[in-house]
Amino acid sequence: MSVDPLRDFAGYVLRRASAVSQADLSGRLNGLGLKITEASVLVLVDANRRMTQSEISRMLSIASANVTPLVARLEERAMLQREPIDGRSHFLSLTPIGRALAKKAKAQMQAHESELIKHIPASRRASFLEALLAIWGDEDGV
Amino acid sequence: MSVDPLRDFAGYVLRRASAVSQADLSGRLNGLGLKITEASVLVLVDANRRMTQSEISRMLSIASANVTPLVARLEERAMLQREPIDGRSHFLSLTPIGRALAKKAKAQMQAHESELIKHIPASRRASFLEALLAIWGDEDGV
DNA sequence: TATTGTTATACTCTATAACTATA
DNA sequence: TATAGTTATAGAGTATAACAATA
Repeated sequence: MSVDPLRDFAGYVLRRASAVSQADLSGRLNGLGLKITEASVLVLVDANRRMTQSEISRMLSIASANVTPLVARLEERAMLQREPIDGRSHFLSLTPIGRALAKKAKAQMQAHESELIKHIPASRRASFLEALLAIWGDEDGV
Repeated sequence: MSVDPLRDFAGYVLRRASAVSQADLSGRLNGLGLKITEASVLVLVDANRRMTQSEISRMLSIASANVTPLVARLEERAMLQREPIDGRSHFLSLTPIGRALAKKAKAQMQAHESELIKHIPASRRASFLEALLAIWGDEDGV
C-alpha cells in the first residue's frame, strides 16, 4: 500500500472534503437544473430586496465580470428581473418562477447540510463551523 | 446591510474556506512554478517508489484522463521519469530536479498549513481534522 | 476619480466518451 | 473481461485587462 503524506495537511483535507461536499450538492441541484453558483444567487436575492450585481459580486466573491453572464442567464430563464435604479445599477428581484426555485434550492441545501453534519458529533459542530469561518474570514491573511 | 442566508450552511462555509485556503497555497506554489495538482503529484511520487499513474488517479481522485497530461508535463519539465514495467504500466520516479522541487513544495505546504491552523485553537485542531476526514471519507454517501 | 456593469479571453480543475493495448 | 493509459472534448469556476457609462 502507498503512503499519502498529503493527509497530514489540513489544507489538503479541507480541499478534498470540500470537493466531496460540492459534488453532493451539485448532484442535488442538478435535479432543479441549477448550478451551485446559480442557486447561491437565487437564495441570496430571495433573502434581500434591492440587491445589485456588485453586491452579489462582493458577497459571493465572484468577479463582477463573471456575475454578468450568470445573472443574464437567470434572467433569460425568467427566474430573475433587473430594475434600473440609476444609469448604471439595477435592483435584482426574483420572479415567481425564481422564488419557487430558490425555495427548492434552499431545501436541497438543507438536505445536503443534514448529510454533511451527520458525520460530525453534535457537540463539535459549533466549533467546526467556527474554525471554517475563521479560515474564510481572514481573506487577506491565510 | 444585506443578509447572507448561506452563512448558516456548513457546506457553503466549507466551500468558501477551501477557496481561501487554496488561493493561499496556490500563491505560494506559484513561486516554484507549480500548480496545486502538480505539487501534489510530486510530493506523492517522492514519498512512494513504484507509483503508477492509476495509483495517482485513485489517491488524488483525479480522472485518469486528466493524469496523462499532468504527468506528461512534469516529464517534459524533467521533474519526473516513467519506467515501463509491463506493456501498459509505468513506475514513476522523480529526477533530482523533481526531488528538489518536491522538497520545496512540501515546505510551502507546511508554511501554508501553519498559517491555516493558526486560526484554530490548538485544543480543537484534532477534532477539526477528524471532521474533515469524516466528510471526505464518506465519498459514496455525503 | 471611483463605481457599475460589460466584453473578451484565458486558465485550472473536473467530467465523459471512445479508443488502444495489455493482462 | 478488466485494467492502464490515451485522445478529444466539454463544462464549471475563476482571473485579468480593457472599456463605456455614470456617479
